[in-house]
Amino acid sequence: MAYATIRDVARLAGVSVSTVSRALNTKGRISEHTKLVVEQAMKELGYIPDSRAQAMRSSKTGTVGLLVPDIRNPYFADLAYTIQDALFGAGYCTFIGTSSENADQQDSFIMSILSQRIDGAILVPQGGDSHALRLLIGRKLPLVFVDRQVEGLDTIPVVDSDPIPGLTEALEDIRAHGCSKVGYVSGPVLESPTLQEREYVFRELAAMAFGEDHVFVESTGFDQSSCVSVLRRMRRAGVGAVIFGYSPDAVRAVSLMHDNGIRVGLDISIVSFDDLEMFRLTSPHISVISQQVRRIGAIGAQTFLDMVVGHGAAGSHRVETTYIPRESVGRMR
Amino acid sequence: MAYATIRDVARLAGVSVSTVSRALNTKGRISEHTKLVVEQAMKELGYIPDSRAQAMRSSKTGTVGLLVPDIRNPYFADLAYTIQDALFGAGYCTFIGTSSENADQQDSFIMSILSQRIDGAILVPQGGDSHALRLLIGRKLPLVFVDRQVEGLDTIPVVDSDPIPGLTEALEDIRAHGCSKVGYVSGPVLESPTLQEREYVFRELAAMAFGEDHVFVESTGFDQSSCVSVLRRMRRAGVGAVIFGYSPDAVRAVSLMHDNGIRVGLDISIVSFDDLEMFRLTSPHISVISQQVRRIGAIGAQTFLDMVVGHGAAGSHRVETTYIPRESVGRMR
DNA sequence: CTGAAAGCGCTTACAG
DNA sequence: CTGAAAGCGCTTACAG
Repeated sequence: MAYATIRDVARLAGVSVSTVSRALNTKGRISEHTKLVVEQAMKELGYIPDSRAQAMRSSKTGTVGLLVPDIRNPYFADLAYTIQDALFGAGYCTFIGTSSENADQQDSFIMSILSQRIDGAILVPQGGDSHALRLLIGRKLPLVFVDRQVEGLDTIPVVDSDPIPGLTEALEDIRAHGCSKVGYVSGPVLESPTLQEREYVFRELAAMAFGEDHVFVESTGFDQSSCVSVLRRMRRAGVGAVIFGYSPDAVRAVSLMHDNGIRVGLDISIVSFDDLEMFRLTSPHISVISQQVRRIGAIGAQTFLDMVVGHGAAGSHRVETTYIPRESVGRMR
Repeated sequence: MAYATIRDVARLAGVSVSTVSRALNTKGRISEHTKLVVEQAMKELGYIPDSRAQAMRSSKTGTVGLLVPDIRNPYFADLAYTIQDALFGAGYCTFIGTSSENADQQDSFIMSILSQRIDGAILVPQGGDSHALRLLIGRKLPLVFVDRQVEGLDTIPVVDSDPIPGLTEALEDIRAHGCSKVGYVSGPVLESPTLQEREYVFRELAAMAFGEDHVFVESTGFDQSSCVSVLRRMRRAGVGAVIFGYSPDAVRAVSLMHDNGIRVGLDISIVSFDDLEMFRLTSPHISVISQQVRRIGAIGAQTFLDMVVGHGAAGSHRVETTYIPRESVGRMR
């Protein structure tokens, strides 16, 4: 079944194509009466304007691309939802894509939205610089990085979180519970400058509070199995509390500890980044360093909208992390 | 910065526009040499074909719309991921949209993809019949419903799960643990025929196994607060085990029980639909009725692809639910 | 207030 | 193997 075209509408309404177009866009002079006639004809034909044709002429597509690494990660799901919602409110249609923590798939998404001639993009960038990224930037479209930044691409505004406040408070809480050695599991740092920064900040802060010899850091990569051995090693070294920089690691660790009879909050204290719902389901509930993902999303969307109006000028923004103490940080036996 | 057009490429390569087009699509006769020359010109200009223009001429957009109620629900996140992945493998670009469990927003998404002239859609439909849905169906595009169906729209293939096997096994497990009265919390049934069916099947099965007088059913809607009072009432009635038809309810309930000192698996047994990661994080772990969401997603995508080739002909498919027993079902004190 | 014409960036027969 | 021309469905000046 073929779509009705503007021509069909014009014919049925007994007017010219231009008149139909004017009725469609309620702009230009048009009489009330003809407008009504045209709208009637549209209804009768079930006319749906071809937005591709519209966009091609008017060079405004009303769509923006949004890329997240993995929609199954609740943090990114929340982020995507918030952004889509905010942009929808501003009249934009958001296309969500997934990079699977993979630079190639990111690039393929970028090429796809570029060839779609979208009005702009919001990205959680993957890894470092890339060809497609350069192309996107060269386009000078409104572009915002969220959650992560890319080294060397300093002209793009980035909205992310400042790890210092949350980490500071978490370390204080741990210390207040009588713990003298603290560990940090940093996740796949190679993929993400954000994770690198967190680790760096942790090292600085923890060394100041606990002394360099009492600070242990390990990264896990994407390998599930390594998690157990890392924790085992830390406990053997006398570490009483572990902070997870990457929440999927914490999820895995909590599950493993349960299965291995290690009691959270009693045998070891746990803090994780990201205020995920599931951390309120465990017993004990897990203390978290919240990135305030809703705020990041809202500010990210707003920054994007500012760029649309301001033609490119917009600044970066850091949202403070906050610490939410719960029972997973306890006094060791 | 304006995009380079096919004209620009033709000029630089010293050939005609048609020749560039042929090089682009590697179809029609074209000499190796000129093809190389053209490709060189494309590279030099950073040419990215306008897929809107391409689609308008060739009436194949290579994109499909995917609508889920709420991407923050891990079940739908998983579903969306699986589908997007499968379609990507088949050369399709998937646009994910969110209906927020809201028929209006669903309709607005449908209108948007329709005006985008996408090749087809996969929907987790919202509520009942609607104008936009009719329009979409009238288009005779490949269309698949996933997870839910719409009453009266029986021509559309639907891929969902069969609640019987999982519920049967769950009830057996509960019975084997010496429980004599069983409850069911059915979630926002009004929004979803799937939830209605689950409730219905539960009633039948439970009445057979426990006797009609020992079966208690309540629905919660989207209201958080009602959850507590529902559980309280059921416990007072002597209910030893509760099955949740809608996993977000179970998540809330587990969290509330924890806060109110009700011990899962000891004071009350719990089973929830959907094999979510978080149900393996709680202690005790929650027994679940899995819908095998990955399979649903894979089959949904495959059904869609079949429709693309077969021009409309494709059947519905039910995936069996399976029961995964864990410690949340225990012997009551 | 309304219509005829040009053109957005492509693809597709049709000639050559 | 290659090019000139028509046309996909719209919008936008330009006349009237």
